[in-house]
Amino acid sequence: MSGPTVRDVAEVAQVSLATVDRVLNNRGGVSAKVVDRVKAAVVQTGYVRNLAAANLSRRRIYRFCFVVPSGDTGFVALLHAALAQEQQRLREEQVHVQIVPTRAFDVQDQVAALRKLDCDAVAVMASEAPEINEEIAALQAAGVRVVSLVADLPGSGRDAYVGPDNVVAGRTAAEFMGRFIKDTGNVLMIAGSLAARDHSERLLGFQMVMQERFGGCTLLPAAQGADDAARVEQIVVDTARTQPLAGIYAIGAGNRGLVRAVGTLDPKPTTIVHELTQTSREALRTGIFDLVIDQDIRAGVIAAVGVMRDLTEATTPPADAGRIKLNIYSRENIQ
Amino acid sequence: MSGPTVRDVAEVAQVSLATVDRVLNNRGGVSAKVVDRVKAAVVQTGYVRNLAAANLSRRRIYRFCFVVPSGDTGFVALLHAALAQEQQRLREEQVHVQIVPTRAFDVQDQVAALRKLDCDAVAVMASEAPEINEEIAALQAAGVRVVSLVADLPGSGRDAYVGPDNVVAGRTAAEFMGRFIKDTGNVLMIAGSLAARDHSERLLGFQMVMQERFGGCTLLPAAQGADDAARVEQIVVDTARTQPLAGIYAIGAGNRGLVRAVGTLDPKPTTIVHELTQTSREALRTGIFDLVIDQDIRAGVIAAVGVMRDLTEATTPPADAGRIKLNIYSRENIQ
DNA sequence: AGAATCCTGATTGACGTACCTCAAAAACTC
DNA sequence: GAGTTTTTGAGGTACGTCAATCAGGATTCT
Repeated sequence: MSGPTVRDVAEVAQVSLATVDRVLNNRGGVSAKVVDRVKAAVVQTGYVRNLAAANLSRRRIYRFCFVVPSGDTGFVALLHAALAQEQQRLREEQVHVQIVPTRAFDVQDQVAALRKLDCDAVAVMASEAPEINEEIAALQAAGVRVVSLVADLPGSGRDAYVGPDNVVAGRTAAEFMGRFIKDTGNVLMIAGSLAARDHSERLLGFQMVMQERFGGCTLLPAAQGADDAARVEQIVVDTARTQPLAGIYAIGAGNRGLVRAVGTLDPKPTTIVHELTQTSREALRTGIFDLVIDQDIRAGVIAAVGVMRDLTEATTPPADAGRIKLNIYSRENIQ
Repeated sequence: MSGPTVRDVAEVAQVSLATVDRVLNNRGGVSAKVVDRVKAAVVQTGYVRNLAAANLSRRRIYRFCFVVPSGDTGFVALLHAALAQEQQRLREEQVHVQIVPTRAFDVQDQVAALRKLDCDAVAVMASEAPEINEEIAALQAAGVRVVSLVADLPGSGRDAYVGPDNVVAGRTAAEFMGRFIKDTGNVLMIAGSLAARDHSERLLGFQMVMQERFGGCTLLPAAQGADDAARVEQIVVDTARTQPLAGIYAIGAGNRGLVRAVGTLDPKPTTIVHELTQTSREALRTGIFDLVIDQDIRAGVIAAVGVMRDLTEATTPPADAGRIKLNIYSRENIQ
């Protein structure tokens, strides 16, 4: 009725159940000859592991931490929501997720958070700073696997990065910006902080494509809005006073301020932002924003957990496991 | 560890395991009072049956069929590939997937395929036809749950639809078409067959938005290319001979022909197509296509299996379970 | 030769649910 | 109150895998 089991494999391979188990879960301690015989028997019988039974039986509990900036609006709020939601589901797969909120841009706070951890692996979303890199190295030395989330920390020697390709994100923004504004006019770029790797990479990608393919536009010097709505609003208002704006590319958070500022401008500049939040969704609908480039947070969390599990099991995760897709939203396909 | 078990329910309800079992699987022979107490305990403890363990115990194997058009290029080829790949993985979860290829546009062949089925649930990708609707009704009468895939069959009374919102797909295409061509010029729309629900819905959505918001464009009468490269090529060449083309919206398959035809036109019309295949990916890269609206096939297959499982278990699947996201690809974010 | 190491077999107890039996208790009937 | 029926309890086995232990045999080293 149901397919072949380990018993069938054992019988065909002429070995005991214990040996089949050792081979299947490569626990070692089996001679090469017998390993081959068992593997041949697996092929011959067409055995496939029964995942339900495996999970039922497995009693290993994974302890993972997510160290991410706190915040009750925008992207980080969605991230916390997604984490809380997955937490539920993951319980049933023996994965215990602890969420450690930190203060954004506060390196000392983030270092302190990392130091207190007690878990098998950790996913970190943080800006680049030598202190953080050191702390990550210390964690790894203590046997904790480290994954950078959303923003990469290439200098830290983290085991993996889970998030979108932010250079591609910036390039994509430029592609649509150039087409929408017909390759002419001033374009304002507003990042949160250039110390945040995701922001600097997006900026890089955006500038590359604008220069390569949309030479008719003028790129204004990149502004830094600290992911703060008031600051972002001020930047837009101040810039628009001195020169007409054809386009605005908002690389980080603070979109509420952007909505306020853009709403007052006439003609309205083409506005492209990141992350589909309540604010940006609404602004898309009303026509204040023209495009939103989003990363699927839920997919990111799930991917991060998967990669962390692979890393703690010492099985190398598939090469593209950490790559999160970019979703492009216009007013017609908001979900 | 993981959630509450039947044991917890029994304890809270002050009854034995056997009684909880009788209530949960309504085997009868339990007084109304006790039934209520057990049900209350289920709610109170938040008990959810562990499907894996249940299936393990009852040795249940799901048998699902996918009835989809055959084809060795384009979307259907990717669909078959995705199915074959998932087949492997699903075996581990005791889900046996059988793939039944049919001849596209051949209603009799599709009816014959449906009639031969022996399984718990079936996912069908087909055009609208009364014969097919009848066959689906017959399947349902025989206890087989039916899901429409990619293209809906609303007249058939299918249990669920799994696929993108194709009206939204068309609307999104129009949004970008209107912006890219600066709201002026002739736009050619090429469907495969208007009997295919996905095509007619996309066309509808596209026309709606073009008329509402991009009145400067002229929509040429919709052509039907039968998803055939040669036919599509011919349509484009013929149309372009008599009038200049600002944009082309290809709703169905046959993109190889589109590439050939568009490549010869000068100025090149803005071209928006569906489904990220080898052909469209390459055309995006070389600049022949400007935008590809894609549905994630893998996600679709996974969603279909999930919905089919829910249906066979007689648990209503979540409302949005069958909705597949649309992905928008430009030359900068092809993956 | 004896000791240490390595390989393998045999066995056992979870995991959460389904399904079955047997008997005791409780609720009815007349 | 004796007999009948209905309801409930207690207990077991099975599903397929994981994980662990213990013991015996083979191999290698000294």
